[in-house]
Amino acid sequence: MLKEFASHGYANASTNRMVQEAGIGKGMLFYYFKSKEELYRYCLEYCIDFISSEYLAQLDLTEPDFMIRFKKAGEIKMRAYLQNPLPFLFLASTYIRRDAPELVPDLYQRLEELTANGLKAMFANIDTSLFRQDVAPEQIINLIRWAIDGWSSETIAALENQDLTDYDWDSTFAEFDELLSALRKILYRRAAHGDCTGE
Amino acid sequence: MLKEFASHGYANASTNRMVQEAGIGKGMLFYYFKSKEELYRYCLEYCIDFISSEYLAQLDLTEPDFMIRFKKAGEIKMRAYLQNPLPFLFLASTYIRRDAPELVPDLYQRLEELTANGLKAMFANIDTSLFRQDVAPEQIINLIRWAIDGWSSETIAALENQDLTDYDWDSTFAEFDELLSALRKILYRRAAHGDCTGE
Amino acid sequence: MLKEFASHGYANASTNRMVQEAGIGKGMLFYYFKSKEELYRYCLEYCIDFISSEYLAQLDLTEPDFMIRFKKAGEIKMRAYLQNPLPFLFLASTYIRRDAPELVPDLYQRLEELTANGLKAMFANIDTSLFRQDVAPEQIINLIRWAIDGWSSETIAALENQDLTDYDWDSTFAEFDELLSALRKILYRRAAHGDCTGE
Amino acid sequence: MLKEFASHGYANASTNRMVQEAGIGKGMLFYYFKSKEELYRYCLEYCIDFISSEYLAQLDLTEPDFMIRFKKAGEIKMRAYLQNPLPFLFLASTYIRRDAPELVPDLYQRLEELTANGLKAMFANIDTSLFRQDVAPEQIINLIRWAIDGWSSETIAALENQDLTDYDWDSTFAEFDELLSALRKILYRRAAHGDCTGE
DNA sequence: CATGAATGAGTCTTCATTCAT
DNA sequence: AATGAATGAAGACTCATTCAT
Repeated sequence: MLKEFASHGYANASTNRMVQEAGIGKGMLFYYFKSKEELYRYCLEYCIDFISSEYLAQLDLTEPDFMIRFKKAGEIKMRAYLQNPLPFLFLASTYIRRDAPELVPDLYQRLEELTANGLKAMFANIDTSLFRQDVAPEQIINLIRWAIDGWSSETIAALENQDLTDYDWDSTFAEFDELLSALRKILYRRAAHGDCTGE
Repeated sequence: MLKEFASHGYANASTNRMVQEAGIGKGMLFYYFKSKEELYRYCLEYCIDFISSEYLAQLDLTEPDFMIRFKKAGEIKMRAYLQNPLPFLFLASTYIRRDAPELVPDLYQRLEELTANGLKAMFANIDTSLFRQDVAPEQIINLIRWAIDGWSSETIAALENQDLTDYDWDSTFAEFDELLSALRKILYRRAAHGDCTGE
Repeated sequence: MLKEFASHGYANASTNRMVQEAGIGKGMLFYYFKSKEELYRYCLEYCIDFISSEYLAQLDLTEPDFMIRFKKAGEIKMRAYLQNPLPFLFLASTYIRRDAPELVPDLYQRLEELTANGLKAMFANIDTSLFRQDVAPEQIINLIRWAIDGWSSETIAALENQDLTDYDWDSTFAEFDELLSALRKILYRRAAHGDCTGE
Repeated sequence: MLKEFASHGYANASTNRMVQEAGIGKGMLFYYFKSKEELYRYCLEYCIDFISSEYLAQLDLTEPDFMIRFKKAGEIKMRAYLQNPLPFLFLASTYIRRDAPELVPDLYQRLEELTANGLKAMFANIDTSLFRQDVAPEQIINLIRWAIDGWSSETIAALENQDLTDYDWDSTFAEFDELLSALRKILYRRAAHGDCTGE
C-alpha cells in the first residue's frame, strides 16, 4: 500500500493493484478501511508514527556541538531509512504532491508541526556562543539547515538513478562530513588562541 | 489549464474541470488541442518560453560580484513571478511529479538543459578570488545556491498562505539583502587592508 | 459525399471529411442540407434516379429471347457503372449495411419497388414457350435470376481485390456469355429439328 | 451483444446499448472483456464454433446423390438457424461489412477456410457422372450453388417480416424439394434406357 | 472474515449541428 | 452565401465502492 501510494500519489494509486500486491480480495480492503481516503489516512498516520519513533525520538538533543549533533542525526536517519524506507518515501511523495493538505488536513497539520518541532528541537540547546558573532544566530542556523537540506536532496536525487545494492555509503558519509566541517569553518568563531587580534 | 495541471499533475488533471473553469464547451479543448497530451505539451512549452524570456534572459551575467548579481536576479525572478506566477508553479509541479520525462521527453530535456545552463551561467564568471581560501570554491558556490534556494522556497511557501494584494515586498527584499550580506561576510575573504594577517 | 457514405456507411461517414474533400466550409453543408440524414436522403434519391435513368431506362425490354436480353443488359450496366460507379457503390453499401430501412423508409420502399419492378420488367414478355416444358416457367426464371446474381456478386467480389485500370473486361464478358449459353442449353427446350423425337 | 453487432456492425455497435439490453452495469462488460475488440473477437469465435458444431459438423457428406445431400443439408441448416439464429446473422453481417479482416485477421482467415472447406466438402464426392455431359461439371455445381443460395436468402428475407411462431415450415421444405427436383431434371443426364425416345 | 462480480460516476475523446461573423 | 469556432451528447473505457455468497 505504502509503495503504491508513494509511487503513484493518492489519486492515481490503484486499489486493484494494492489487493493484487497484498494477495487479498477486493472486499477485505474496504472491510478494514471504509474508503481509499481512510486507507490513506491510516498509512499517513503509520508513517508519521514510524518517523517519530524510529527517527525523531532517537535524536540525541543533548549534544551541544551542532556538528556532532548533525553527524549523529544523519546516521540515525540513514539507519531508519535503510531499515524501512517506505515511510520516508511515502511522506516525501505526500509532501511533494501536496496530497495531504486537502485529503487529511488534520494529519497534515500534525505533520507540519512535527517537522517544525523536529527542526526546532534539532537547533535547540545548541551552543550558539560558538557561532561567529557578526551574523545573527538564527541566520546561522538557517544557513546550516539550508545547506544540509540542499545537500540531502541533491544526494538523494543522485541516488535515485543508481543501483543501491552494495552502494558505497562510506563515501557519502565522508562527503557529508566535509560539508559539516566546511560549515564549522565558516560559521564558528575562529579558534581562540589562533585568533589574530583577540577581538 | 496551467492551474489545473499545476495543482493535480498531468494524470489527474481533469479536462472537464478545465473547460468548466475556462467557461468553454467540451469540444473546444479538443478542437484546438488534439489530445490532453498535446495540451500539456503546449502548456509546458509556453511556460518554458515564459521563464526563458521573462526571467533567464533578463539576468545580468556580467556583474562579477555575486552579491550584486544575485540581488538583481532575485528581484527579476520576483517580478516575473508576480507578473505571472502560473508558469513557475506549473514547472515546479511538473518537475516534482516527474510528469514530463515520459510524456514529453524532448521538452523535458530542454527544461533540464535550461536549468543546468541557467545555473552554470549564474555562477560563471564569478570572481572566486574574492572567496575565502580555506574552503573549496565549488563548496562555496553550493552553499550560496542552497542558501538562496532554501530562503526562496520558504519565503514562497509563506507567501502562499497570504493575500498578496498590497503585500509589503520591500521587507521581503530587505530580508533577502540581509541573507546576501551574511553570505558575503561568511564566504568572502576578509577585506584586504583590515585583514589581521595580510595574507 | 457519395464516396464517403459508400465506403463508411451512414453512421461512420464523417461530415468533416466530406467538407474537406469538397473544399467547402462546414457551415455550407448544413446550410444546404439541414442534417446528415437529409444529406443522406438526397444522395440516395440522386443514386436511385441515376440508376433509373442511366441503367433501368436503357434496358431493351422488347427482345423476347432472354439470352440476348440479358447480354445487352449486362453491357448496359457495365457501361453505366464505368461512367459513374459511385451510385452503384453507394446503393450496394446502403443495401448491404441496411442503412436505408430505418433512416429513409420511404426511399427504401421506392428502392425495393424499383428493384422488384426492374426484375419483373426484365422477365416480362419473355417468350416462355422457348423454355422446356417440364419445369414451371417461374422456376426457370428464378434459376436464371439466381445464376446471374450469383455469378455477378462473385465476379464483383473477385474484382475488389484487383487493380481495375486496364482490366481485361472482354474475358469477363466472355465468361458471362458462357454462363448464358449454359443456361440456354439447360433451360430451353431442345431445338426442334435435331431433336430425337421430333416432338 | 450478437444482435447489436449484427445489426450495427462493429464500429457502430454501442457498448452502452449492449449493457442496457443485457441489463448489466457499464463496468461488467469491461470486467469480462478487456475491450470492445476483445468482445467482438469472442462473439465471432463463439459464432464460428456454433456454426461448425451445429451445422457443418452435422452434414452428411457420404450421400453421393446431390439432391438427397442438399435436402438433408437444408434441413440441418434450418434447424440450427431456428435453434439460434443470431450466429448466422452475426456472421452474415460480419462478412458483408468486412469488419473482421482488419479487426481479427486470424479469425477471419479461419472463417474463410471454414467456408471454403464447407463448400468443397458439400460438393466433394458428388457423383458427377450423373450430370449431363454437355455442360462443364464445375458450371453445373455453380448453378446448383447459386440456385440454393438465391432461394435461401430470398426465403429468409421473406421470413424476416413474419411472425415465426407457428409458421408452416412444411410448405417451405416442400418448396425446397421442388427446387431440388427441378435442378435434377435440368442438370442430370436423362435416365439411361428411356433415353430420347421412350419418354 | 473473505471473496470477486457488479455498479455507475467519471475519464478522455469524437462529431453532428449551430451561430456569430 | 459562406466560414469555422463553439457546443454538448454520446463514444469506449476505468475504478473506487458495494453486496450477495
